[in-house]
Amino acid sequence: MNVGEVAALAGVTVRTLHHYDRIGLLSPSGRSTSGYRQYSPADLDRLHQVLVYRELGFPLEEVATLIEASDPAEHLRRQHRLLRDRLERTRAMVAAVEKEMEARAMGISLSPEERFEIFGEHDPERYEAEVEERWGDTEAYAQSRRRTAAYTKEDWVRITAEGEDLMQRMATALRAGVAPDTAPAMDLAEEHRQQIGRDFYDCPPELHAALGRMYVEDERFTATYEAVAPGLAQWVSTAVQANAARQEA
Amino acid sequence: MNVGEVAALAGVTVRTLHHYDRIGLLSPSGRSTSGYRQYSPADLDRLHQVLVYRELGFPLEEVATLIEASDPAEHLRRQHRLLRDRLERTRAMVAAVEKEMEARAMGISLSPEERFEIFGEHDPERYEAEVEERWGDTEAYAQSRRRTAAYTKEDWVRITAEGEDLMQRMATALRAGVAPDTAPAMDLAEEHRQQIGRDFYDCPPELHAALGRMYVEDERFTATYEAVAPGLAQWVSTAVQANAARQEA
DNA sequence: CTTGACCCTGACGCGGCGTCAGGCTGTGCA
DNA sequence: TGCACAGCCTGACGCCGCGTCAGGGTCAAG
Repeated sequence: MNVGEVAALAGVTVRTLHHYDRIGLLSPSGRSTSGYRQYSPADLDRLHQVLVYRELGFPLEEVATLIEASDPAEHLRRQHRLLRDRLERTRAMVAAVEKEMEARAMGISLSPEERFEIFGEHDPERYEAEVEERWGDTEAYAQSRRRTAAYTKEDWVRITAEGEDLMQRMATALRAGVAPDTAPAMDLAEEHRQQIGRDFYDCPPELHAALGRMYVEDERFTATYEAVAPGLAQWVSTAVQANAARQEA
Repeated sequence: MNVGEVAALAGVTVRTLHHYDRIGLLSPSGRSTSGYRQYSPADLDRLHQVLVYRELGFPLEEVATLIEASDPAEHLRRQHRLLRDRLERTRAMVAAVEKEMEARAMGISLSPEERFEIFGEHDPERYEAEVEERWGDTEAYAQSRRRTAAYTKEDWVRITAEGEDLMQRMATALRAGVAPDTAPAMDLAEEHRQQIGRDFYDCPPELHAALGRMYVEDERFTATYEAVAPGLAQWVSTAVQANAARQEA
């Protein structure tokens, strides 16, 4: 097939196909003697993948690695997951608009916080892409999404308060000179693990240890802990890993 | 509020707010003596509108005219409509992926046309914006709203009874093996078109054809028809489009 | 009075194409 | 057989919506 036909079929412009060729995202498998691009069925398959991932907000470069790195079944699973995430998010936005309509009908008006709730802390366009990269396929992630979807505002207040409280007690222990690989520190870590299990997802020691490592590797987490007390990220990380080792034994 | 606070609340970057100020999309209503941007609650309202329309794929320039040109109630209605369109589109994509999964599981593979169906002829990113342009403030929609607003309970009883009756006759035709692109089927379709014209809004063949397409694309409509008789949605859709072609000739 | 977080205004860059320009190719029909 | 006209090619420039420095003021806490 020639570019024009492919473009018409897929609902993109010729220029787009040129672009994908140029950047090596999708190069037609052949050329006619006169230099016309010739697309094979396999090329169409690939184009289809590209378009799905593109619509989901992935930058083209990343689309390339995604496509290169996994088999068809994996694509379908991933796309399914991402699409359902988007579905949920859109549902939430619809609900938000309906809530506001109702509020207006009753003459009350929502606070800015309530209105931005749906946007808060997410980059909406790149949202799916970023989450996907970090957490991908884990069951824990799916579970967390399922559970948190049902949480009310009060649930969130309670949960964040509990988290805050535990973090403060950890900071106190750190300042008191408690070593992170001793029993009291490990107890706090264990409490942390159980909190996660209650509020978000099943968190066996092994997973918890991985989380602990992340606390020092991912600067966003590091920043959160360091903001409470200097050295806390490292302290918590060590305590969590020590506790995981203890639990497994 | 200062930029940083607004940015954090709304989940955007400070740079974005600078940008919106520069292009006049959202200029803070005041400045401190030292030149700091000061955002008022009204500014937050506006920002919220901007973000919703942006997420729906409108270019910023158009967002400005949209916001300028309509009152809050209208925004809510429009956003609601656009979001539900997106919801449906996402549902369709989920369904498409599921269809492909099933096909794979059964060892068959879909044709390129089937796979691109969902993309066909739409620029996915700008989809909502496009729909809005096409259908959004159409006369048909406005007319329907005006007319139905005046209907009494008895009007509704009559109208739904008429609709029911026609649907049943269509189902009968379907079960009798009448092909949807033959004259009897087209006559029923034409009756349908005239019913719409009487009860809701002027419905020239072209618009009716678009409606027909929707009967198979929009699962809410599909479900309504399929509940009466399996295959009816597709049958009606085809009949309506065939009739439209006949009328135009 | 300093320090560190926060704010300002340029200015440049980038991703993902849209949109010419200038020229070759392929084909229906006169 | 020639030509008109659609379709393809390769540059090259432009635009939108910001991200990301750079260079420099501001404000609150200690």
